[in-house]
Amino acid sequence: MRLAELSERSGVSTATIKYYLREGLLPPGERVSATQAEYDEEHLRRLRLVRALVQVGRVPVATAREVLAAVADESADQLSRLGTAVAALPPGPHGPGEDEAALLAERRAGELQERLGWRIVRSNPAHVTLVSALSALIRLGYPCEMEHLLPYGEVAARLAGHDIALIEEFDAPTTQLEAAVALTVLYEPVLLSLRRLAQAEEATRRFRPGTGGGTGD
Amino acid sequence: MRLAELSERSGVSTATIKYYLREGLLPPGERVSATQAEYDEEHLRRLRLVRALVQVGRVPVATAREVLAAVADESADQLSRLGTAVAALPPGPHGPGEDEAALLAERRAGELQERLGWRIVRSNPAHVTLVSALSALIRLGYPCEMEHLLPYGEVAARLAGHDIALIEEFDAPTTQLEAAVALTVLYEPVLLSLRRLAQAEEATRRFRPGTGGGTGD
DNA sequence: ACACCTTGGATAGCGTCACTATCCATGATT
DNA sequence: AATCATGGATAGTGACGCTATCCAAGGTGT
Repeated sequence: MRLAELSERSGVSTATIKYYLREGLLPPGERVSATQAEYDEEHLRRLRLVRALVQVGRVPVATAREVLAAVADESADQLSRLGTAVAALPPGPHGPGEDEAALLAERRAGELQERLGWRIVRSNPAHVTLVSALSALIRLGYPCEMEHLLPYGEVAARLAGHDIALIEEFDAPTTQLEAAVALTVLYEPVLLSLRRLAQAEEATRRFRPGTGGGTGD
Repeated sequence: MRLAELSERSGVSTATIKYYLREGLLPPGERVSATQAEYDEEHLRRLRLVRALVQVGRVPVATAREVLAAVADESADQLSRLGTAVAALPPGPHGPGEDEAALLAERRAGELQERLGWRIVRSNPAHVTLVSALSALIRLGYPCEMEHLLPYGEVAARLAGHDIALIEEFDAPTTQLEAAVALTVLYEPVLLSLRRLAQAEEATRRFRPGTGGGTGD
């Protein structure tokens, strides 16, 4: 198929597809003449993935490129590729690093992971994000004690077990890696919105038992 | 204290504080003369909250204004304020709305919430976000079956119960609302990064048992 | 008292990001 | 042969979160 058709079938404008091609998020089409290229179902699949990552998962375009490159990198083993791919995911601007709150947060994060029996990898971006979020909470005066954090950790462990099992159902290695990226990223909004919905439900029950009520607008 | 001191103690530049004042994220200082204003500890607290919401929670500035306005709105009851505040939180760009995937997603979201015994409020932004995330998954060919979604829902319910209990520990109503906002938003990165860490842990265990391994940044 | 400095308010600019609109030459189509 | 579509390059757009520069009024030190 041509660019125009790829655009129609994906619902993404040709201009945007060209942009993704330029940015290396999409492999170039197969050149069929000096001025035309042919795209296939694989391009369509990839385009949909990119779209979902960028729009739903809010992954920056540059990051998506790295993640997808890691997924496709034939030279590395499965686990490294997975690690590189998922590790590249959300940088998240981190505040200033060396104050008291940050140190306490670092310790808390360590204790929590130790308690859960996880390896602590300080270079893991997720670890960095965790520490910076805990720092923010501490600076605001919320304590972040073990008893508050543990439920989150346990729940995360449960979900991760579930996620990995789901990923293992795919057999082709690249498919599996893509699934890992897609499920990691796309289940984030699912999880967050479910938490918000559950909060609304719980709040309604506690504060106004028996009455139906919306959320506002 | 003056602007300069507020800036020093919060680590936020005076230019940025002025910007927040302009945007209504921070109440104006008490005018002590035609050209000077006095700020107090409350301003400092509020500034830190804004900072955490915007930088760590990635809440858009305009949204933060609405949320904080709802928190402070004396005319409404506690629950409406909470609802309005939390509902305003993350809009999230939603893809095109009326295709097959969206309809299926809407049904799935409904089934899930029904199954969990939650009220379904279609106007809730979290519901909209949920549907749009599920649509994306469906479009990518991931099924989103009940068995996959239920664990997420159950986990969300568990966390929400925990969250609300935590919030109830605060007694002043405004403090409580602020805590609700702060904890809702700031525990999101905590939850997400814990999930990523748990995934890394689980993946390492399954794919390379017994070996330590980083994430390869 | 008088020069000097700071303050808060207003306005305009900057850098990033994800697109998007415009051109253009080539080559396909009728 | 005339027309049109295609893909590639380049520049522009709009939103966002600041940031830099002015300015006049007012406080401060000697």
